[in-house]
Amino acid sequence: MTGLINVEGSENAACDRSQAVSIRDVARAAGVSHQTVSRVINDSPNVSEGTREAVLATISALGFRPNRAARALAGGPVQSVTVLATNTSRYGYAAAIQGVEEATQEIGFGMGFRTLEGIASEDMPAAVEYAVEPAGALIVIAFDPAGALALECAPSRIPTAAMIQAPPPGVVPRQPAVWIDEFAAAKQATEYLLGLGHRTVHHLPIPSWWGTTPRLAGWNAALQQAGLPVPALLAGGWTAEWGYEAASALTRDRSVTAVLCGNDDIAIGAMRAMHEAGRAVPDDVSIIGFDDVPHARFVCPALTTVRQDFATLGKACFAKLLEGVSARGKVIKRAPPQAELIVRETTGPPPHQTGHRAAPTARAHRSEIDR
Amino acid sequence: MTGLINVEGSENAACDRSQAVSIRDVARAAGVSHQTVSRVINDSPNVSEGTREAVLATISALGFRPNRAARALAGGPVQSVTVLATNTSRYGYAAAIQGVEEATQEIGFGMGFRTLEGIASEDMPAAVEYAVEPAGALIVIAFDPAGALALECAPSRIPTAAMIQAPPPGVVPRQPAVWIDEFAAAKQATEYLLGLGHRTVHHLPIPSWWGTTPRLAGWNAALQQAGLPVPALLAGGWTAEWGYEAASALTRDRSVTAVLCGNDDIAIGAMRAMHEAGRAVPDDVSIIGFDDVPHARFVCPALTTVRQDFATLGKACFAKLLEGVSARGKVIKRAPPQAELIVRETTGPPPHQTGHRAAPTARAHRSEIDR
DNA sequence: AAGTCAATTGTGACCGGTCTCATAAACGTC
DNA sequence: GACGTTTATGAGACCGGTCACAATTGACTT
Repeated sequence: MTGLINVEGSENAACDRSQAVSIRDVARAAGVSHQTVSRVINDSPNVSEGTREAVLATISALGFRPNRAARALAGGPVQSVTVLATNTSRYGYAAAIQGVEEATQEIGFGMGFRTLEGIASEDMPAAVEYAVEPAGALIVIAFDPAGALALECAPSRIPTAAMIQAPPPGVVPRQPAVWIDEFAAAKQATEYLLGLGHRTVHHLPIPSWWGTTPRLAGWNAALQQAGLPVPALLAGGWTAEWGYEAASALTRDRSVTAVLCGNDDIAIGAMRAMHEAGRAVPDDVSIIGFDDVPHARFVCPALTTVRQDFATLGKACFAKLLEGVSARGKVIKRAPPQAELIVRETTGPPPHQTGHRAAPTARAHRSEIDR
Repeated sequence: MTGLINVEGSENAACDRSQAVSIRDVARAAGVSHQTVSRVINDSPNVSEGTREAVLATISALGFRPNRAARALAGGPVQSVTVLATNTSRYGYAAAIQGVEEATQEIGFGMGFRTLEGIASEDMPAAVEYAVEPAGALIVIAFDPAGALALECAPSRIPTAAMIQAPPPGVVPRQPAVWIDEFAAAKQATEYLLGLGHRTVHHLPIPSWWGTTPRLAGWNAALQQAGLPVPALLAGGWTAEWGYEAASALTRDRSVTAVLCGNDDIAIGAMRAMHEAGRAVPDDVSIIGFDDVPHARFVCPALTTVRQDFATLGKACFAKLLEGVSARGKVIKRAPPQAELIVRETTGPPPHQTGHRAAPTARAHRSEIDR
């Protein structure tokens, strides 16, 4: 089928790579020394008002832009961040990256990006080292084991901040880090299901490397607090495919009437598995996801889930990074966001139960009337 | 609720920013001149085998890593790419970014990233200029108007390549570019629906700025070839929300029995709209998406869609960029991927039609028996 | 044996910023 | 009015690579 060929694009133009205007050009035009120009662009206090204005005028007249490479080389202030993550296309990662990007853009930082996929543990230190620009800073998205390892490998030379899964109480991360406290939200989601009358709640976790995740811990806590036994767990995964397979194993067990999923992809896979097994959602089994991906409210039935604001988390992480760095200019502090239960259509009372129990105990959750 | 506070991370360590080993350190240790070391790391042909090996040995013994900033400053070969895109979290973009990243990693390029969101048209040239590192190259994801504008603004000084929507026949893009030829796939998808017996096929497009998109054109061509009138079009959107709203307008029209959507998010929104309007998919109306996002096969009913391999497209784009750049080392050529119809569960014959027409004419499509 | 040429290696300037330190001017203070 | 102190400015080295060019070496001509 020859309809599928691509015409070549035009050839690359000359790409003359001509020189932009430098600090010395500005100095000459303004009648000052190059050092004075340097002082102006770095907001050094010891420049007279008149000189500063003159230089600033010349800078904008000539369209001068400081050369980031030269600045890094000369030992100037940190001007760029490299983001390390295992994956670009998973929603939480992508949104977090975008948050960091927006934050860097606001204060004129450069942003680099590097993927962790396929790097052997023993190569990780070198890979991390090599990923970050000289005199640059580092942000690690450490939601998963590979990210956590990369974070471990970050040399103390490099200013580093990370987005992590919430550490167990008492554990203080070695690096500056931010996280969304999902424990309370996971607990709340579990209690919500229990409040609907479910005898127990199963969990399909995302992978963990501390033996637990806040989502898992919140679920666990709610169950224990209700005096219920904690169902066995699988190893954890990220994808809809994994969720599908994990849930398929659960479909045969009629005592499974409520499943809290580690993320929305897993939830969608689980819904599929239930559907194929002839178990209706939410009539036979309730499902709750995690993240609130943009399409969560459009799937049928619309997914009840725990909303997380990863973009804001990314911004908070960048702000945290800046705290430990001698960056020029003001640091915008930003608190990490909180997780929030959004009730939609995949949750309801368990089957074979005509006499309704009391209304759900959880109260803070948000019901979706919007749209 | 005080359960939701985040403990501060530990303070940033000293971050001594100590000096790594330089080219002159290596030279001294190996008993050669710094220039010879430079030749070795750049694979210059005029170095004797013995010297090269000695230097290489010293390099790995000392753990030397060339300083990217210094190299860029000194006018060395292009070593880094900046990717410009409107969005990180939309699937096609995220996957394309990941493809570029993997390709850059393979040959040791740095990769930067910049978002286009919220940049006014008049600021675009400056923003593009500022985004790319000095002596760096540029990749623009120009699937949408903002991206296309950014591509227009790329100065010819900067080596540039782009991922674009396929240009209309005869139009040759001004910059080196790659694209997935979706025309044939869109036409095939439309013909497939027609072959199932639908009287016409409606289309919910993604935004276009050339007045058309290949997806739209393929749909158009199939309709015209079948001698059918072409239904009116809406302006186009990207999100499930837009798809939901656009499709809601269609639900009242009983002649709408098949909808080709510009992407999977739109399709999911459209499915929701149909569901709420009481129109069953695929019994009352058939729906086809575009992209094959990872969860497409897990939604209920599983989405028939046109698969696109954006990661490979990203790699192809990087390869294309390298063609026009004096990069050291070999260029891995890579052909842009093709689009492919994946038939799942959202398509079927139109309602009120007992006597089946002949089997679908489209033959190349792939039916999903996998899993 | 002297001359030519290519292959290999070394020398020093340079990229565009920053740093350190020296100098000049303005400002009290006694 | 001489002196110390602060403030404003300039001169030059330097970061770690590259580039252009010169110098050395050895093989090959003639």
